[in-house]
Amino acid sequence: MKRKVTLKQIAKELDVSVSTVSKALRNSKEISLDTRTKVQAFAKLYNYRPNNIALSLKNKRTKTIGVIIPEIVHHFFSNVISGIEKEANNRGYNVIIGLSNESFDKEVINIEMLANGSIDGFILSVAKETLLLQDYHHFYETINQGMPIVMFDRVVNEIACDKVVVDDKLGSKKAVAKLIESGCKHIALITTKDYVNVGKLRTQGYLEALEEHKIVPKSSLIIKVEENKDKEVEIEKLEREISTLFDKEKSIDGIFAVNELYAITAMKIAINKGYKIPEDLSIIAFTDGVLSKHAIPSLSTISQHASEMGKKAATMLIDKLEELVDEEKYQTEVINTTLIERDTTR
Amino acid sequence: MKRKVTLKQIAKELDVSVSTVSKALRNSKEISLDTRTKVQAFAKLYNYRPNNIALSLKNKRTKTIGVIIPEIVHHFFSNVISGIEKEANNRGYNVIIGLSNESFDKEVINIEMLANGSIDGFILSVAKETLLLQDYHHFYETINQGMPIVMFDRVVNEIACDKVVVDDKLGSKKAVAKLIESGCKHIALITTKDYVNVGKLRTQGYLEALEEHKIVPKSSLIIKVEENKDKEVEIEKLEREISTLFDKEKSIDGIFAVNELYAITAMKIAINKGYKIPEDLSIIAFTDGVLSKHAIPSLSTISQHASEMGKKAATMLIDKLEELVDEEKYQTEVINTTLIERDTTR
DNA sequence: TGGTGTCACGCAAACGTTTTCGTGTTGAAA
DNA sequence: TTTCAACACGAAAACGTTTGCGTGACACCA
Repeated sequence: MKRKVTLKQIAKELDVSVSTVSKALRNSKEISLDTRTKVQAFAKLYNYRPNNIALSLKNKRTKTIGVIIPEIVHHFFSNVISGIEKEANNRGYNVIIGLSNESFDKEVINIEMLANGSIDGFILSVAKETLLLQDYHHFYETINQGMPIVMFDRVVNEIACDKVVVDDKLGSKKAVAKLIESGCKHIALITTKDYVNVGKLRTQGYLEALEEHKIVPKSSLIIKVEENKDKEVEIEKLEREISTLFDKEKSIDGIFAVNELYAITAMKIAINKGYKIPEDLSIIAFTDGVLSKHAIPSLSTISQHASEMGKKAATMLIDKLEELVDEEKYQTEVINTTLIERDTTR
Repeated sequence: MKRKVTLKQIAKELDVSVSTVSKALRNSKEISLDTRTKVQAFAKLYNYRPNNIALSLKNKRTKTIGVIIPEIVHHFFSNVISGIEKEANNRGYNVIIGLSNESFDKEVINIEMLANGSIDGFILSVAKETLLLQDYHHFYETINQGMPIVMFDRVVNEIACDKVVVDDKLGSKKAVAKLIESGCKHIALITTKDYVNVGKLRTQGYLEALEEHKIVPKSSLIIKVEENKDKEVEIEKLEREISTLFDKEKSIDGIFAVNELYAITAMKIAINKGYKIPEDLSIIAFTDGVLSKHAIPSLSTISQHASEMGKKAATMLIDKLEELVDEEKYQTEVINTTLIERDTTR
């Protein structure tokens, strides 16, 4: 098995110096045309490729960006990655992935592993546990060491770095407004506890939409789900809550859920209870994914344009890395949302 | 903004040599306890971390594995990644991702980008276009350069490397047998054209199961879907085909589809046409994902244990990298499948 | 012949490590 | 006083590149 061929080997074989080979390959006119063609032919024959690691060491840049996300088995995040990857590859960068699994420790470990020279900058979405703990030392450290960070979706406002976020409040408002305008009077909200930032913002959007349409919110129409590591038990608990909600509040004619899964869960129960959708009950979910698209009936959603978010984040990071943009100036890009009307709305 | 601190800087600051610092940090007893503690304290204070790139160059290994998959916005692949990542991280490896988007060219480019020193080995699933073109030079080249490859799911048999595959035929057989045993007599198959290897194998499983139960296959019950870059048009076309299938073949009482999406599509049409599921019609899909789990009714599936596949692939690769296993010996690991019975089967 | 230029190439440093092999300074034994 | 070991440290090479600079050879001109 032949190993990778290096400049040194070519040099030895052709009885010239390493520098000559290097220059010849880069077509420097310092080297005679003769030697150049000879070296190039040899290099081609042996399929020479410069060693990236050596280049990285020399250039002090790896042309690699690190992405840390809470989970990858998730339509939103994998779409973001897809967007990042596309933009990065176009601009000659690689993407290296770390998963935090929503754990603070894993987030720290991942960042430390990558920050030591493996990558040029980070794109990340903060783990829930980190948000809960509010311990951001690892972010500060990396930034202090001169490594740029772009946060997306789940960001920490107090940290000075570029950010790409969704306008959660406005998106929710759009959804609820749509429900109201299509005739819903009693709209339930299925959201998360307030410490999850996006949950909070989406709840606000819901409330504002009601207010603007002069509808008085009723707390009995709001379910705040306690998140659980084990999705199964989380959903089971939610099912019970929704079921009792339907039983108690007969007048419900609209549901806005902060994610697909909650919406699908609600829909399943509603169908079981004999609701006709969308005639008796309209449903809209935040976050557009496969689930919504292929549900029966297919679910109307607020799309967050995940891939676009990824692309934007990559653009911002690479612009900063290539100094196309002021190093000290941080931007927050807001990606707008779109209402996708499918079969659960009128 | 302070940059990363290096051995050289510490050495200068403490007025010792670089080698002393290096040894002190590794607690070599060649260095006096005095200097050791001094250096270590200083290093800690300045948060010294050895530069990975320099280490990689020196050690000729990056402790990074490259993963190339056709797409990431896909439950199966993201699950595999998740499995890979878990195992890799446990063993101190990073994971770097490349997406081929099913394109031969992108696959080649990605492999070339990563093969030049950035990673120690590959885990990959071959792009459809590559399988169609049957051009495998990039795989041969990387292997020739001494870089191990583990292929998973979509493998090329003729290439000598480790492989992790699903027993597609057996899995399908299980599914179809289940349908037959629960009383189905006229089972339709929705599969892909034969050049997609997994489609072919799953079709074989279907046929074998019928044969073993003395049922004569009818070609009119088989739909072979032509894949299309644009999933929308692929599915639309499929919908028409399924619709006419139902119209022509009134006796259908079971459906086996080679993936979730085909199954869901069929179910949607069946429900529209008034079939009761599972009473009138049972459905099983190959590939277990969110779609099946949360469909209404939830879909019975054959699970491929994607995460386990990823884990296994990572184990095999790292074992080879760390020479825990004979370099020249290639294995093919078969991950078995499980029938997950949900609400579309009796 | 001496001076000047150009050509074609090699040397060496640099990136940040680790590690082998010295080497100067002790202190003690002979 | 000599010899030797132990000790504590430094120099340098190596990993694979790129690049500024030095230099020998040759040609040309005066």
